[in-house]
Amino acid sequence: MDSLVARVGAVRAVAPSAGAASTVGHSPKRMLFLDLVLSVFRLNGLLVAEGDAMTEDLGLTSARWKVIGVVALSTAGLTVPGIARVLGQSRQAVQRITDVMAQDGLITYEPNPKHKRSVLVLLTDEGKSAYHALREVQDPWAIRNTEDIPIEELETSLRLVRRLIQRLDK
Amino acid sequence: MDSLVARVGAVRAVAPSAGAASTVGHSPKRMLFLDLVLSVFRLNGLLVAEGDAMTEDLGLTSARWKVIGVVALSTAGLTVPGIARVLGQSRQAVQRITDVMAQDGLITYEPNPKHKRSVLVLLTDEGKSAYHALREVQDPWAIRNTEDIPIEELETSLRLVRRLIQRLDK
DNA sequence: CCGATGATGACAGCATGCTGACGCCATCAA
DNA sequence: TTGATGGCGTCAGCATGCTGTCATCATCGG
Repeated sequence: MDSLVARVGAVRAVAPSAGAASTVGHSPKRMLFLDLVLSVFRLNGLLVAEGDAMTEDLGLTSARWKVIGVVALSTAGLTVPGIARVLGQSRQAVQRITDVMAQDGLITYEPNPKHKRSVLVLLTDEGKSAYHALREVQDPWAIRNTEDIPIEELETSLRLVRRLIQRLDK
Repeated sequence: MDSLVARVGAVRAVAPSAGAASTVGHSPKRMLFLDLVLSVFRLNGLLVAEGDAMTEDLGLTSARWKVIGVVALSTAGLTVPGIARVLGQSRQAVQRITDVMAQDGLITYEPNPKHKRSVLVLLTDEGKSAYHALREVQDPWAIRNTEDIPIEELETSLRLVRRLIQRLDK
């Protein structure tokens, strides 16, 4: 109903001309999977945009609340490469974000008793209140988007996504 | 087992110190949904990386095979903003990619009988062979990643993802 | 004790996405 | 016919991700 083929068709109705899509050679399962992959791309973009819009009043961005969320879940702080490992991003990308967030007073770098060079990232009071403000918009949003979705579907989808992650990550 | 909380815990085992994660106040459904969102972020990054690695021999990148895939599914070409609408991206971003792809000989711009200024994007012979080469690595990859997954799970997950897309897109 | 290995910080370069702004052109309604 | 509206190309600026490279520091095995 909203597959890639359907979307091309929909656009084609607006745009110049028409024609049959060549989907020959695709088994149903392959089409399902490829459609799921493209839908994940699409959903990812929409989620980032939604998250940015939802938190721009808080002075946050998608990259920032990802970091804040991870740091908030740890009680004793995480190293920058540690955050990167949790998020599955490069440590350089995280380092750049945290450097700016430290300048903005959302986080602080504290000495790491376990490692001389790699400091710990902790939330400042401002960072904690940002996290709480984040929760205050994020939780109702999560409720809004799941109230009409059976919990079984959420579990099935999450399990599938995790299985794919596990497979691709190694 | 691979939730955000679990990942933080796993890293914490390697990193400095430990502590209980504060997940108080989250209903199971909310946690499921937020975990799904974070997992989608993660999966998106892995899929892009996987796609890049899979197609780098073909001189493609994730941004390019997205465009090629969309154009290949249309028989009479699409306009640049049309491609952008299908992919859910800005027309400027697509324009930049197509300009380089045109320089590289993968696509051509053809006059659009329906619109004087907005030309049509078509695959060149080189672009078509790139698409076929793409299919030759993409199809086995899709099979590999779905052979042990029930088709019902794929359908359920795709339906959920599409529902979220539809909700966020309006 | 010392050298190999690995993790980290810092910097550079690059790819890709977004928004904003400007001007051109097509379309439609008054 | 004419003015408003909207789609489109184009340029600029910016945010965010990646990889590569080099020096530094921690850790571990010989």
